[in-house]
This record gives sequence, structure tokens and C-alpha cells, in this order.
Amino acid sequence: MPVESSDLLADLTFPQQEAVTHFEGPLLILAGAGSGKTRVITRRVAWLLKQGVRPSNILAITFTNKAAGEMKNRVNDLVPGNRVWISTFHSLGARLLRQYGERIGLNRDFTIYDTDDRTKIVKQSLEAAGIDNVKFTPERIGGAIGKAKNQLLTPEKYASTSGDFFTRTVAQVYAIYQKKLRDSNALDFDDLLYIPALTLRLNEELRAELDARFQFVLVDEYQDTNSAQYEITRKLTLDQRNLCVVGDPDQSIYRWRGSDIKNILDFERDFPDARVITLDKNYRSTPAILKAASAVIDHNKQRKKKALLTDNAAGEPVRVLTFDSGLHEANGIALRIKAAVAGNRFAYRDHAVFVRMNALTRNLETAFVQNGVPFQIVKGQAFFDRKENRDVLAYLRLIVNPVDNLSFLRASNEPARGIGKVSLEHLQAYAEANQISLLEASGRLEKIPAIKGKARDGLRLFHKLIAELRETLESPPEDIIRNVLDQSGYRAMLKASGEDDDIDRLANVEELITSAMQFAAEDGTRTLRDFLEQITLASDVDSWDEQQNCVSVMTLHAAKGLEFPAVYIVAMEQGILPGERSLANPEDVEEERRVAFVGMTRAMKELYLCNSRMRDFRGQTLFAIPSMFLDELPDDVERLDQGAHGGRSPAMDQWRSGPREARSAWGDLGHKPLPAAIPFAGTNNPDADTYEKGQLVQHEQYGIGTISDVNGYGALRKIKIRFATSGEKTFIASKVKLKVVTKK
DNA sequence: CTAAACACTGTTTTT
DNA sequence: CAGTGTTTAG
Repeated sequence: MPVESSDLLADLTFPQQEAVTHFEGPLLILAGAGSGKTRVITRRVAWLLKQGVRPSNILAITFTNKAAGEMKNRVNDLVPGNRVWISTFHSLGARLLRQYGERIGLNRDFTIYDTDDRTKIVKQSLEAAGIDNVKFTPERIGGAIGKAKNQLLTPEKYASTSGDFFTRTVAQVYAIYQKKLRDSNALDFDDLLYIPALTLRLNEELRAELDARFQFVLVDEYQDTNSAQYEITRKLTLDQRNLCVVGDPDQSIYRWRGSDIKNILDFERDFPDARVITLDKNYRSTPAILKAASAVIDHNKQRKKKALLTDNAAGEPVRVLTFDSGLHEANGIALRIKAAVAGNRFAYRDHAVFVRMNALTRNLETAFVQNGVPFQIVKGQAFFDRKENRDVLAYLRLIVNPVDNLSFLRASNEPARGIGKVSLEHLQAYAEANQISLLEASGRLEKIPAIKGKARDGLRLFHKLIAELRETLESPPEDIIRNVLDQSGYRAMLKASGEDDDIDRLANVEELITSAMQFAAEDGTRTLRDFLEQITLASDVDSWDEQQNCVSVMTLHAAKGLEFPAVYIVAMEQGILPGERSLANPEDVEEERRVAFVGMTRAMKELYLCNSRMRDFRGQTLFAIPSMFLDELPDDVERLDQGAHGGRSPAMDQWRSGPREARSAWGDLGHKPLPAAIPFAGTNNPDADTYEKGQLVQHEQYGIGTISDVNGYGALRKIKIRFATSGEKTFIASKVKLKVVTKK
């Protein structure tokens, strides 16, 4: 049922109405956390439509595909049957390139390479350039190339500005890398912005055409745009200056990815006649939560002071929970959530647990499983990143884009067809020399005598297989996947093995079929190419299933834009949040503080900030210092020591109330910019060098154990202890707290 | 050419 | 610790 214009505004506040009904000309909406920004943009799109703006003249950019989908739905509820373009910058880039790519000599069947693919191509490029024993990792070089593209630097331009050894190396690789992508008819993530941005800059005809087409442009999360995205936005709004951007400088958390907070801060410089509307009333959180979040973000020096106001009723105080270990922490959270559900205070789905790093989800996973708490870990790519799925996807990519050499290399010998490294090198050499794709080369084996025996047969088979599969290119995606599984022998391979892992893998590839089926069912026009694109451009939150009644576990970055009644933030410790790599640089610490701020402001009713005295980190147990952000909280937060109650060993008590000097030494360390993982000066265990193999010792957490191995000296000395109950663990000798029970 | 055993290494955050 | 790359044996 279509809605009247007035209804679009009825439940909005005055500033929100102003933002919605601003018609032409530039508009900047500074929207604090929880101020109803999504609702405003959605209404604005609907309102524009009601004013008679044609749907095809509106372009709305969101930060995730999920947000785009939701906005599409909501706009559709308000104004059914519209065809407004709503997408992320990356999807927009892909869409524009598919549609207009031919004008700039791009084949529309291009493959989109993800970061893993990028690394592989960089590796190949390094080899091709004859650079081998360089200490720059392919990841780092790939990152530099990505950064160059974000700044719209072509290989030539980059080369002309590069000075030191690293940038010169990157420049060399960049050119080769780009050629390899072209040869494979592939684009990487950054190309999806870089190429459209450059095209808009250089091709005035196309630029003017698109500018005229997109009369109204809206960009959400504008504080997280990078230079390429900025360029695209600007170039689309030169003639039709109806640009509306929405954002909050305090929630800029993608600087590491090239986002430039200046884009939003300088909007009024770019558009001096811009209307600026501030939305600072918060409709989401309790006063206590806002007070805590404000107190933290206020510590940022590079920031315009800004208050968060609310009329919401007072609620529970914000709580800081301190645990003895990461496992206790996870367990404590699980128990609290269980209690809240049992007490009918919340449902499982009302809870979210945020982590700074994906590695931190491990403990939570164990604890939730043990306590029978239903949960989902929101991590989009995890499923498609599984080896078996990537294998199948390589086939699919090759079917869509037969010159995709990277996918050829991946698929050709999976399952094993006797095609080894050496044969592939011959094949690559021939393809290179004749400027053809690997697939085409594999159809000319008679010209490559160096490939013989099993490899030759295997390649011939593979070539034929792909040719046959390509015949079915127009079939529904799920049928093609089934064909791939059947005809390639991939399913047979998994079935034959009968190992547990392979049964799982089989289930996963079957799941891939289901996923393709669902994807195609949503819209009958969707092709295999669309399916592949959707997978590669999917963000972590895109996989989030709101329907399920379970606790959501996700990174703080993925949490942006969401809200939950009860929020837990895990591991608020120096070196984690703020992250280790940011501690040296005040600007980076400020970004970490914004990350914390984003997490805190997701909470509607209850907010729990957790930290632990000890943290298991890459196999080692380390002492952890509470996050500096916890010290920045107002006095009225409730600080609860969860280690002080139940379930601990007597040894732990003894240690806690132990020698004053040792404990104050921790305190003295305070919040110096020291990564938590570095062995601390002044805390050295005097016994460190005396431990030897075979000694019986007692650990404050794990109890009695035998030293099973010792190596290194001083700060590097490590000891392995086999515990009676918890297996073998490794510790840094100078930091572990042990009591020697018996000498050897 | 493959598979299995081993050594090494490196660690945020993501489209 | 895990994931990757390298070596080795079949």
C-alpha cells in the first residue's frame, strides 16, 4: 500500500524531517550514533520518489550489501515496485563496469579477485620479475598496490613518484600485476573503484551521461570513504549537485583501508552552499551507555566536541567485568546471557558479543557450546573460503570467464589429474609466448611436446571438461554447480575417501548448491556470474541471520550500523583494544578509541565491557593490562571482579593476594605504550633460568604439572609444561608464575 | 607426480 | 597454534 508524503514524516523529529525534505542542492547530515540515520536516508529516498523524481535517477550508496538490501526493502514498502539503484561502492563499480565496460575495452564477464587471489597474483608477478629473495611479503606488496589504486595512481604514476627500495619494488610488481589481471580478464577489489573513478575522470562523455542519469546521489557512512570513492562521488555530482552525504566522524574506523575522515570534514569546503543538518538526539541507548561512550570518545584530541542526548529512561549501569582468563571470560558471558534469558529479561537474539580480532571468537565458541547457548559467528567469507568451496568456485569462474588463469591453476588438478607443477610451467610458458590463456593452451597440447604422459592426458581431459561445462553456461547456477561436481569427479573424490573431513566437505559443497539455488530463486534473472559476484563482494555482516534466535558474535567492525539490547565487548586490554600495532601512533589510538565507541554505542539497554587478567595468545598465556579506555569511563560504571567469586583454584587465591611487589609492578606499568605481548621489563621471574626438564611445578591456573621441555635463555626462555588435567602448554619462563614442587 | 612429514612464520580490522 | 611452504620418500 503506497504511503502519502505526509506519512513519511509523521513520526520524525523536526531535524529529521528537514533532512528528508531537503530537495535540491548539497546536503550534509551529521548523524550521531543512534540518531535514526538509516531511517532518515530511507525516508528521503521515498520522499524524493513521492516528489516525482524518477527511480532511475536516484543512486544510494550504503556500506554493506546487507544495508543496501534492507534499504531496498524499506523503500519498497514505502514506494512499491521502484527500481532505485541502492548498492555499495564496490557493487556499484562492478555494475557500472559490466554495463559500460565495453566502452573502455573491458569484457563484461570479468572475474573479481579477492585479497587471497591478489596475493597469489603478486607472488606470480614477483617471480615473473625475477624478484625472489626479497623480504617484502606478497601481502605487503599487494597492500601497497591497493593503496596506490585507492589514490588513483596508475603503475606509471606510481613509478614516477616512488623513491625508496620498497616503493620501487612495488612499482615494478604493480605493472606486471596489472598486466596479469588484464590477461585473466580479472579485476581486484580496488579496481572496482579505481577503474570507474579514473574513467569518470578521463571520459567526459560517459561522466556527463552518468551525472545526468543520477540526479540525486546519497552516500551513507561518508566518513569512511576513500579517495577513489570520493572521486566517484564528486564526478557524479558536478552538473547535478544534489548530493546528500550522511556520516559521523566519530565512527570513522577504516583509516587503515584508505578512508579519509577529511572527506566528511571538508564537505562544506567542497560545497560551500551545502545545507548542514545535525542529528544529535539518540533514540537507541540509555543515558548511562551514552555517558560512558561519550566519556571515552571525548579523549580524542582530533575531534569536534559533540554531545549525545537522549530522553530514554535510565537503566542499568554500564558494567566492567574482569575475569581471570579468556576462558573464564567467555564462560562468564555465556552464563550471564543464559541467566538473562532464563529470567525473561532478554531473548538470545537480543545479545551480541563484539571482538576486536577474529581469533578471539574461539573461547566464546567453546563456552557457548559447553553451556548450550545458541550463537552465530558472523563472518561472511568463512564458508566460501573453505578449500572445497574455493575449488568449486574456481571451476565456476573458469566457466564464466575462460581466460581466468588463476582459477585454471586452481581447478585443473583438483581432483588430481596427474598435472604437476612442471607441466603447468610448460603450459604457462607456451601460453605466455603466444599470448593466450592457459585454457586455450591446454587445447593445443600437440604444440607443447614438453608435456607428456599422465599430465598430458589430464590436461586434455580438463580442457574437454571445461568446454562441455561451458555449454551449460545459461543454465540455473545450481545446475551448473551440480554438473561441475558430477563431471569433474570432485564429488566422487570426496565420496570415495570416506574420511570425516571429506564428509564435511561434501556437505559444504552441497550447501553451496543450496546457496546458489536460494540466490537464483530471489530473482529469476540472476546468473552464475551474479552469484559469483555476490559471493566475492559479500561482507561479513551480509551473512548475519537476524531471524535466528541466537547470540551474535562478530568483530567490532562488522557491528557498525547495528544495534542490540545487550552488548558485550570482549578483551578490552592493551594490545587488543587498542590494538598492538596502533599503540605507537596517537592517531591510530584515536581510531581504536572510535572502534570502542562504535561498539559501545551499539548497545540499547545493557553494556558490558570485559577484560581478563590473563590471555592465551598464539599458544602462550600472557598477563594482560586492562585497556586504557576502561580508565576513561565515568565513575558511575560498575566494576565487577568476576575472578573473586567461585570456581577458582586455591593457588589462584594465593597468587592474587601474593607478594605486594610483584603485583604493584603490574600496576606501575600502567598504560605505557607497550604491547601486551612483549616481555615486560621489571617483571622477570628470578627463577626463570633455573627451571629444568622433569621438575614438578604448580601453576596458578592449570595446577600441577611436569616440565616437559625447556629452551632458550633470558627473556626468550620458554618452558613447556605437561599438566595433569589440561595437557601441554608453553610459557615464557621469565613471565610464568610457578611454584616448584619438587626439584628433579 | 603425490602424499605425508616437517619446519617455519607470523598475527587486526574488510570490500 | 594453525596455516603455509618446503623437503622427502614412495
